Amino acid sequence: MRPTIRDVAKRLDLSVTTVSRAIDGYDDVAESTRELVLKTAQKMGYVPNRAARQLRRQRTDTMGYILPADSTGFTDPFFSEFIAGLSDEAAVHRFDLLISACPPETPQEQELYTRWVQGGKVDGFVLNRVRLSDWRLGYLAEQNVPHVSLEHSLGKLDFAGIEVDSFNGFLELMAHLVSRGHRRIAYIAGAPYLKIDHDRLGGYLGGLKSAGIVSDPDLIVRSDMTSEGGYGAARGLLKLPNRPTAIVCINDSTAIGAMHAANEQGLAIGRDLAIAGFDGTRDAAHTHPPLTTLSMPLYIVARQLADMVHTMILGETPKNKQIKIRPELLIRSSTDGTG
Amino acid sequence: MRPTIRDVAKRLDLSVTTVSRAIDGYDDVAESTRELVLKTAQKMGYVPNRAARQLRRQRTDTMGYILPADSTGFTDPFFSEFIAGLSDEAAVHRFDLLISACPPETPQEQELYTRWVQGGKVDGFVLNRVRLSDWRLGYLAEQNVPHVSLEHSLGKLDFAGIEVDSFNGFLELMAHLVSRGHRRIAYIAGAPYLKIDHDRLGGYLGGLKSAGIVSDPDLIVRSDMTSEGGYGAARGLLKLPNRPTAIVCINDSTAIGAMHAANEQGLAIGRDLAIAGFDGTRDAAHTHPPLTTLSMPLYIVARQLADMVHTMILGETPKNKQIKIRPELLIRSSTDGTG
DNA sequence: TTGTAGGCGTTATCAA
DNA sequence: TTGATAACGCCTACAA
Repeated sequence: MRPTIRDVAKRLDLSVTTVSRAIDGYDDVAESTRELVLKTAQKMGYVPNRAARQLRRQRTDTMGYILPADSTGFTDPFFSEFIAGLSDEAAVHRFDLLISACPPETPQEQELYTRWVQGGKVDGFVLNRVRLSDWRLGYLAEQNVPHVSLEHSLGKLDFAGIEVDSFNGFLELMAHLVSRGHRRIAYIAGAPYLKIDHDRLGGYLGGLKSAGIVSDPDLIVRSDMTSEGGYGAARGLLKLPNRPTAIVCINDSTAIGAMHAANEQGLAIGRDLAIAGFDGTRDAAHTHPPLTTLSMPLYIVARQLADMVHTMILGETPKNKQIKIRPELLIRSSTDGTG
Repeated sequence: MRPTIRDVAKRLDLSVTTVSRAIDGYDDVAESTRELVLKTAQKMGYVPNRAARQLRRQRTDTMGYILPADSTGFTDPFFSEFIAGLSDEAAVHRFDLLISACPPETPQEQELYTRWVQGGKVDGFVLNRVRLSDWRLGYLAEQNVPHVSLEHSLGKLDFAGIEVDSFNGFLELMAHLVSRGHRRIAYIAGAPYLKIDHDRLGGYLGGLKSAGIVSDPDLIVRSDMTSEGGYGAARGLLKLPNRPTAIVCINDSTAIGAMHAANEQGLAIGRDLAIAGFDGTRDAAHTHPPLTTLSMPLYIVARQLADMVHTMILGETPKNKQIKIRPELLIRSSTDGTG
């Protein structure tokens, strides 16, 4: 049996109180006592039992993140980089990160959140892929559970989190394509209920409008934000009698799938067909040719989010509750004719 | 405050015992009572508090996996697919998966394992990237913590887990390359303390020997199993005055990096230079050209591991404690001249 | 500066 | 079939 605080106390002929306070760093413990306690605890291999501490403190020192996709989503570099950031920042605060994956807008999703919240599994949540109307935001607010999100629902004014200015980013990307002479530009979208889809589609349409191009419904297709989805969607687009000369994608994974489809058709990406993504994942730099994308510092964003939720868990208010960042347009050869 | 079991009991004028037993599915509760309890609990939004349950049961219903890499390792598809499998199988048993990342063979790694074990954060562990001599295996065994591993240390006979026959896999791959006329075959290895490195290097050398080729130390380089590492290592190899005509890599990520380097040099992969990997990650099928690799069913392997450790956590013995699988050689165009 | 004691929410033992 | 009660290991008023 692992040693408990009692064992340590008994060994030193001290009370459990003193041991507890010595370990937690209270200053009403004699320095000599503290040293002794710490050394003995170390020697005995004592580590406070988490369950007991949680029960007593009503805190778990754990933050939760539920990946809004089925488990294959783990392979998407977007989520990987996001999780890496969360994990690192959690570790800084000696928090653990509890992770699961669950398809969005399903009963299982509700059950999972409920179980973690009601069962006190985590102290707070980080969310992303926020929906235009997102029950999670309402539920967590109502349950008084600290949470931050990447993106936020429409009309929700008091959210805490980070928002990426997808709309203006896409506007800039569209201007770039138009300036390269493209008129038939397709868009591979995601699920229509997603906030980012709404914004990016808006930017796409806005970009067409600014250029005086009438949008063609055939050139807007929906997919699932995976590379497989992007592959399928692009195949469809490239079969069109009057195929697009450029494809903008809701994210990098979709774009990578689209590149695959274009390669397959023998099209020279960047010359015969321009392709662009969004996110600036590491993979996007290693494609062949490198992918033009709207880059955001995903890893850092994730760290910031984890830091924010940690602050909120401690009952404090983060300095900046709402951060808006502008993605950076990285023009690479996938849209830049030299091929 | 969330309702406790007491609230439910009070509401129904029952004892907490009965409520507890009704919910846990004991059969010494009247069917009518159980139904009533279940319905009321549901209505009140009662979910058992995990910390209390853990404290009492001395179990967390959580399995742990510490990714043996710094957090950027999250982006490696190997780990992603592995985590996906663990996560799914854990969910089947209503277990949670606690994840962190930590560079191998560091003090932090020891601290992290210790914290999770001693603090009772998890009931068991899944390990991979096992070292030839691995303190984790010794520590967990000594602490009596259920654990399973992908690969196992040299000479450890009583391990539970799955082992991939890297040695024979590589032998087969080498025979394939030799049959295609390759004589100068390079190997990009990983860290020498890894079990898989030991086995795959063995297979590589064995393959050379069978073909009567004297191994050239210049053609064996070490890297870190990432695509960046593979890229750098391959650049080195391709600068050699007498460069290799084939490169086998310890894993797919390394191979993908190597492909990048070859592309950069304008080499036609599959014709001018053969490249092969190991793992059979999904990405390996989507490279350009598709990558020859030794494939193992990583997702399924991960699920099996999670299932095994779950069984062990329940105090039972898995049917097959030690499973050995043979990777399948998938010959694709990266080693198959047609280009 | 240190010690005593009660309780966090469950489950398990034992008795009714 | 149900109920009273004692832990699980820790933290924290409050007392000394």
